[in-house]
Amino acid sequence: MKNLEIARIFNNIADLLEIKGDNPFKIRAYRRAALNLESIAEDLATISARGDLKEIPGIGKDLSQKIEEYLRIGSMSYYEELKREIPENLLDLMAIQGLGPKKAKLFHEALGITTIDELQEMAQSRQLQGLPGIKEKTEENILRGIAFYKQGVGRMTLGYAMAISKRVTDQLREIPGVEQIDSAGSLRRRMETIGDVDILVSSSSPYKVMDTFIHLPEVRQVLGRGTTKSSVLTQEGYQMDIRVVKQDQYGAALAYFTGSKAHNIRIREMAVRKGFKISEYGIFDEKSGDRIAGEKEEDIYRLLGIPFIPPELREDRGEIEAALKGTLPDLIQRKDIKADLHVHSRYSDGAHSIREIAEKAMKMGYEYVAITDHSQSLGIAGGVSIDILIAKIEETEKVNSELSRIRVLCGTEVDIRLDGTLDYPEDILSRLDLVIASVHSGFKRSREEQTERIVRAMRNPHVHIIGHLTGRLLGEREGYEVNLDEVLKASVETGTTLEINAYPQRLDLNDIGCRRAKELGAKVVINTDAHVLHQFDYMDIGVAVARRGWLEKEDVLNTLDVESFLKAIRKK
DNA sequence: GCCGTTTTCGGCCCGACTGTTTTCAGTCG
Repeated sequence: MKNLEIARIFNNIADLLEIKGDNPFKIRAYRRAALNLESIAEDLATISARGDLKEIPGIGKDLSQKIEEYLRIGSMSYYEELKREIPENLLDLMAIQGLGPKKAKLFHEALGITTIDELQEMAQSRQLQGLPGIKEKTEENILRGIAFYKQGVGRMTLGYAMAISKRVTDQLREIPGVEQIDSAGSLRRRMETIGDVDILVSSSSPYKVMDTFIHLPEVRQVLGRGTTKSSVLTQEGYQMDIRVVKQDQYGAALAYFTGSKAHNIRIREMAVRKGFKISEYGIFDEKSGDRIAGEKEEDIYRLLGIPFIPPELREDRGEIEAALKGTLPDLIQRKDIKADLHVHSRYSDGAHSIREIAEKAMKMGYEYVAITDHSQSLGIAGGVSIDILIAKIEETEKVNSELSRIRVLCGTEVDIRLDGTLDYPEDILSRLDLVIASVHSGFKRSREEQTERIVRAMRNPHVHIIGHLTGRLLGEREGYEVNLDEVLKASVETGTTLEINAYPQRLDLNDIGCRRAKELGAKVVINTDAHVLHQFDYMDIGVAVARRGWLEKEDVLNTLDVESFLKAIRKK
């Protein structure tokens, strides 16, 4: 699967063209193409074999030929040529805040710099000063940018960003004069990882908001402070920005700061064609310059004559076309969820008893909950032996007889062995209400072997759900490679459901996988994989992934009542 | 380099901030 490789090459080409000072619209074309390739779950080789590359938005005659060339011979001659002209290392320099293509080119041509270390040396010995347009301040900024870059704080998980933004907005909401407050940016779009937390506020007393913000206990360092915009670092070293606007600009500002950039560009292009101009200050009549609207975000979509587009869809991945055609999905909501089906108890590595979990599930408003502990071989996570599993079945029956408002399903998260067989015998699996099968070992297998292994597990008549399909842990390890389309086809064929694991580091299936599942007619469930009670709240994050994957209530089986659910997962 | 219910050629989003400038380039979101 070369999709991401090709996307990366297109992005690199765009960077190289920027350094060359090439046509900005051509550069944008490469970036847009890269962005679109990243969101395609189907193998480009398959699409190419079908002759459909040009159906991909942003891919025309030239780019489709370049993709075909890369698929055929594993390299792209245009890219190789560009790299001969401009050292590839220069692209690293552009990762420094405040250093773009022009300065990268200048430093390379004037001083022969190609690496960040060389640049740091030159800046420290004051050798950048004197170059055209470079004086002391710029040199200092570059050194600061390098220090920040080398500090190397990665991206936050969505779960962390949601939690800290809630704590912060809850505190700021209490300030007199604060009218509205929302998180914006990639957090509002619910991307799986977040670079910095953006918070938007409308208030009649911006000074007070800023003052409170920079003195919050979550703040370690103030990076910048103004009357309408401030930036801080959190205790963990992540950046958090706040912007305060007037109430009548709030909607336009929220749309602007939510993005994505690609979505905003498309929206503004549409606006221009209709004689409007949209900025973060409002919507204006292009001729008269009069302000038409801007207080509500809905105004923008209404004036363009399309339905409101939920933030999770705003990636320019076809949502604008769908809005125009009236085919936007009616996205699943948190309140549609009737159960959490992947929870660990004290029987394996969880912290609570079956009774405690059942009571928590009731508090969550669920109708049922499945307790799915690890299987016997997974010693490290307290895998449950067969004898103990039978005791667990009996305890579950007892809890069910005591509690009337919740149904506890006795399940397992059974390990898929290297050969695709399972870690419990069939007669034991058949006694359980719910069987999730997951891979916890052998991550180095080839894509083909891994796919075959998982598909074999799916063919087992007792397996209802495949847990966290790729095994990735965000910020820690890549998932193993697996042929998603093969798995999804097996899902439809065997009636085995795939899980969206809402554990913040997993989010696996991801948004793109969900969307592909829907396209191929595969159903999913959303589970938290909770090990302690507060982790039941991860359900919000799982629902967010589903929404980014365009899923509707009908696509997600744990929106069903318990009897319909059990019927839906039963295999023929 | 892409794209078209105004166009197959001539368009292609909008504004702020910073630092370096005598009117603007570069960078960012």
